[in-house]
Amino acid sequence: MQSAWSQSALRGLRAASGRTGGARREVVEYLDNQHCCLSAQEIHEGLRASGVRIGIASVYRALDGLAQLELVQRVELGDGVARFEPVRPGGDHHHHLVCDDCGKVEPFEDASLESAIERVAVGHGYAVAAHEVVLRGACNDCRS
Amino acid sequence: MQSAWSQSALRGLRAASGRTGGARREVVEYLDNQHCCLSAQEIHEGLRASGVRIGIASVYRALDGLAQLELVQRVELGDGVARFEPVRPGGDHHHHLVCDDCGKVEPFEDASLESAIERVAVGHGYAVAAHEVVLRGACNDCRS
DNA sequence: ACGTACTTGAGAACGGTTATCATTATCGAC
DNA sequence: GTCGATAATGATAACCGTTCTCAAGTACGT
Repeated sequence: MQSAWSQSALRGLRAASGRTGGARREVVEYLDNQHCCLSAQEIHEGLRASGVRIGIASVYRALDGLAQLELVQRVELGDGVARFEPVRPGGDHHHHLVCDDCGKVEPFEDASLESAIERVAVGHGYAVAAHEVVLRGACNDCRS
Repeated sequence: MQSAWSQSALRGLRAASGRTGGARREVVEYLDNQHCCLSAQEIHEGLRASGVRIGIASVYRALDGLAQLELVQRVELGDGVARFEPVRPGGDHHHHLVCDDCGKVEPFEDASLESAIERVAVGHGYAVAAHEVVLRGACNDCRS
């Protein structure tokens, strides 16, 4: 079974060069089974653990291509590593809560936050292509 | 003349160890004259250009200490380098618009965005210590 | 099946950040 | 003010995520 997202992802990557390789297919398939952000190295390790022989450079290349097609969102949570997550058309658009103590990452969505952002973008004459909101603090479990 | 911010910054750093060095004083003073975010290397170069002999490690150490005291905010704009800006009590609390084309960084503030964030934090049981909003796209000049 | 050109994977290179360590400077005690 | 303990400093090495390089492999049009 192949989701609509992975189909358009593979189609998009192919359109860019007219060719398809196994590495990109593996990355797309792996991302499709995730619901939140992953680092490039997590993807690499996850694939290797499943017996897929793939180089880290190919993971980055695939993520680069997908990011340019706006099929994945690049997310930076403040620890210096880039994370990536699929952008599904009409799917949940969310941001992240990060716990400084336990490192837990939790997605959230909020309509009024989105409209506030939209208003700011328009007010400043920006054509905003992407936006990111990160809240950092102590989660319900860690605040004592 | 010494601002309230730099006074509390120097006091906070001294309290942590009981001692004060020249390097930290230089970094605090330099930051105090800035209104938006700067990378560690920009601070380093700026100080060296003024004839201050300081090591890059000391810049990072000072910024680390100030960040722990929550006197500077660490900001990541998505290009893989950490930036820092002073947090002045009662001063303007702002976020950033980044132009993907020309690289310009522009601050903005929006009250309804802040209250939306506050609402999300409370709703998820988080004690949010810091938050960051980055809007990326084409600025008024670059969109053609 | 063949040739071309893109993709791939291993490892080198790169750049920002952090750790190490000998030296310097600060501050309290006297 | 001097002395001594100890923290701060600066140069440099180490680290780690990311990007680059290049030879080898592979997909696609013919």
